[in-house]
Formats: sequence, structure tokens, C-alpha cells
Amino acid sequence: MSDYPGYLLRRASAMAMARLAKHLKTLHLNPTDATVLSVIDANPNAKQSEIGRMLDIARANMAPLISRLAERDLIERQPVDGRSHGLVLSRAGRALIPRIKSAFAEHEDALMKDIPATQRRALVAALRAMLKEG
Amino acid sequence: MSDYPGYLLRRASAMAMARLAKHLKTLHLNPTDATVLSVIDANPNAKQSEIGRMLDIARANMAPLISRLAERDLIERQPVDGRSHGLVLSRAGRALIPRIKSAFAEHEDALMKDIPATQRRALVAALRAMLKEG
DNA sequence: TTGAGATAGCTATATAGTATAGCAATCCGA
DNA sequence: TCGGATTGCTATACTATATAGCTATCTCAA
Repeated sequence: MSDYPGYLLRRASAMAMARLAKHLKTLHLNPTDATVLSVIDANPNAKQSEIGRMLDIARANMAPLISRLAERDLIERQPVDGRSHGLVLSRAGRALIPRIKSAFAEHEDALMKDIPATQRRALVAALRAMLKEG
Repeated sequence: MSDYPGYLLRRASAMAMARLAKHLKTLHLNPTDATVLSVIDANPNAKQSEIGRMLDIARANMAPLISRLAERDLIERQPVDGRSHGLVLSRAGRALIPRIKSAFAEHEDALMKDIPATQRRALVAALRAMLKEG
């Protein structure tokens, strides 16, 4: 079964996501929310449509996601023009960032634990190439 | 964003799955159903619990999946003992196999199109290593 | 031989991620 | 200034997956 790169990709991704979700549970965040918070941290005042484009999350799905984060007072919406808001982290959101970053770092380390550096580079290059023409 | 192998993995997998699903739509199959049919073809008379273990699909989710395939007359259930059945392809199921196989092959080819052979090997090795300790 | 524990198949239900369609308000460029 | 694009949003649906629990059956050892 596991001779197909595509199938391996699917299984490895599912495994990794399950593990990351479990780790992030202590922060009461799912991987998507944590990623969005990271991206807002790195791109303060970005509009939610921009965040969505960066992470390939559809507009329709960004709306409830952002509402949820705003309702938990992790982010704030500041009007940019008549229809869009710039997103920034709240104090609580900023406080969470180091813990999110270290959860991500631990996750990536665990994932790469048994993979030699050469293979890692090839892996990243291959995944990037797939995404580029996807 | 795309410096994290884990995140690349997630995105690449999502992209690949979406593309495969689209291709398989012409056969009125989703990736999971098509994979299960392939595995039954390669392992005739395997029990559904065995198929589930091979593909890491929970018992609870195998049940409706297999019922659906049986209802579409793509597979047949033959009693093995009092509680389990051996699964085999029906005539219609067998007729579908070449088309499933070529859809998978095309999908894998498209995925690997821009990836040199050395990188492919590293990719597969890396994904296998991740899965092993996952 | 029988009783305990494992296994198989299944149902119901919950959750999450994602996809489609459509709406109103707003923005922008020819 | 008008037409088309963009933004945020709602409602909805579909899929995959996860949890809990049920019954029937099998296996094995005391």
C-alpha cells in the first residue's frame, strides 16, 4: 500500500495533524486557530481576507473563525475602511504567542526527529514543488 | 509561512486530496472508497476489520463505508464465521478496478511531475519514517 | 466445559474541516 | 458615475473522523 507517495502524504499529514491537535489542546486551540493567531502576530493589521488567502481558507470559513477568536478576546478588529478590518492580537492573544510558537516548534521537531538533514531538505523542496503547481 | 515541513505537509496533502477527489468523481467514488476497493482487490476475502487496520479506518467508520459499497453492488460479503465476512469484489467492482488504478496512477504522476527521482526517494523515505514513529 | 476477555460488526451521535450559494455594503477604475 | 470586483457575512451541506456503547461471536485457559 505504502508505495504511493500520495497515499503516504495523506497518512503522514493525518498523523501529524492529530498529534498537533492533541498538543494544542492544552492551549484550547485547534491547529487552524493557532496558525491564524501566528499569522496575525507576524502580519499585524492584515485584513481577514488577506489572512485567508495566505492560509488558503475560504472567506466563508474565515468569518466564524475570526468571530470566535474575537469573542475569546484573543484578537481585535480595527476598521480599515468601510468594509474591512485590520486584525491585531489582543493582550491575551500576544500572551499566547510564545506558547503557540513553542508548541509548533516541538511539533516540527518531533516530526523531523528521525529524518536526516538531507532528507529534510528534499522533503521540503518536494512539498513546495507539489504546492506550486497544485 | 512555508518553512515548516509540518505545515507544508498539511497543505500539500489537502491539495493532493482535493485533486484526487475531483478525478475520481467521474467514477462516482471518493478517495477512501476507491482505496478500499483497491485493497479488497489486492486482498480478496479479507475481513472488513483487516481492511480497516490496513488503512487506519476505525471500525465504526468502516461499517457504513462497506455497506455503501455493498449497496452499490461493488463488493460482496461472504460469511467467514459467525461474526465476520470476507470481502470480495463483485463483477461490477472488478470492472471498476482498472479505472481506479489508472486514476491513482495519473494522480501520482501529476503529483510527482516536477520532482526529480532523488527527491522522490527522499520524500518517500521521510514520509515512511514519520509514519513509523507516529 | 465454561467463563473471561478479546474481537467483529454495527448504530447513534458529535465534532471539525471544508465547500457552495447567495446577500448587502463598499470600493475602485474606466 | 456606473459596472464590476471585493469584503465580510449567513446559511447550509457534505465529508471525514471520533466517541461511546451495544450485541453476537470467538478464543483460550482454568
